[in-house]
Amino acid sequence: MGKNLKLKAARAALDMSQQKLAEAVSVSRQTINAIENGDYNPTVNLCIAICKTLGKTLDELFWESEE
Amino acid sequence: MGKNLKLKAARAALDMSQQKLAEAVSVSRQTINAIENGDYNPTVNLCIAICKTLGKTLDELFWESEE
DNA sequence: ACAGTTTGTCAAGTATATTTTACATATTGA
DNA sequence: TCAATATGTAAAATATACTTGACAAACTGT
Repeated sequence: MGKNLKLKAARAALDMSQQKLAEAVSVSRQTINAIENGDYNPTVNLCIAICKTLGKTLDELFWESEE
Repeated sequence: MGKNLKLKAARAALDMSQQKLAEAVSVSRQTINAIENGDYNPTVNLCIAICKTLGKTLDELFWESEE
């Protein structure tokens, strides 16, 4: 499925660990890790929560990144 | 969870039935119906497929529409 | 008034997103 | 050199997205 490097970059730009992002959106660290590594296909509500936490939109982080 | 009226409107603008949209993105009609009625929370890959079929982006159809 | 299509919904099953626990490795700072 | 933090990964369990089949109500065109 391809890694989500845009997500990884947006998180890094805020100096935020996978752990912290996971806590901020109330999922496990493994879930964030799996999304970044393209291991699966998150729900749109989780994507929205991630975007809001990182100050980005769906199009910026999740458009053209999956298949 | 609130209805997704933007999706319903985008589909109507193309004069496309729930059935046809479902076939185009390879899910059941009930799944499209449930998404429009806010009965659940689709995966982002399904959202992307719907957007591409309807000529819209994620931000246009799924941003600020869920919670 | 009737046939065909569209939509809403429900119940039972299957596929998969997500959790929990756990372990290994790499990196950073004291 | 050591402790702490960050990341990658795996297996078993749970929650929920999605399917299939089915029925009813609303709308459309004839």
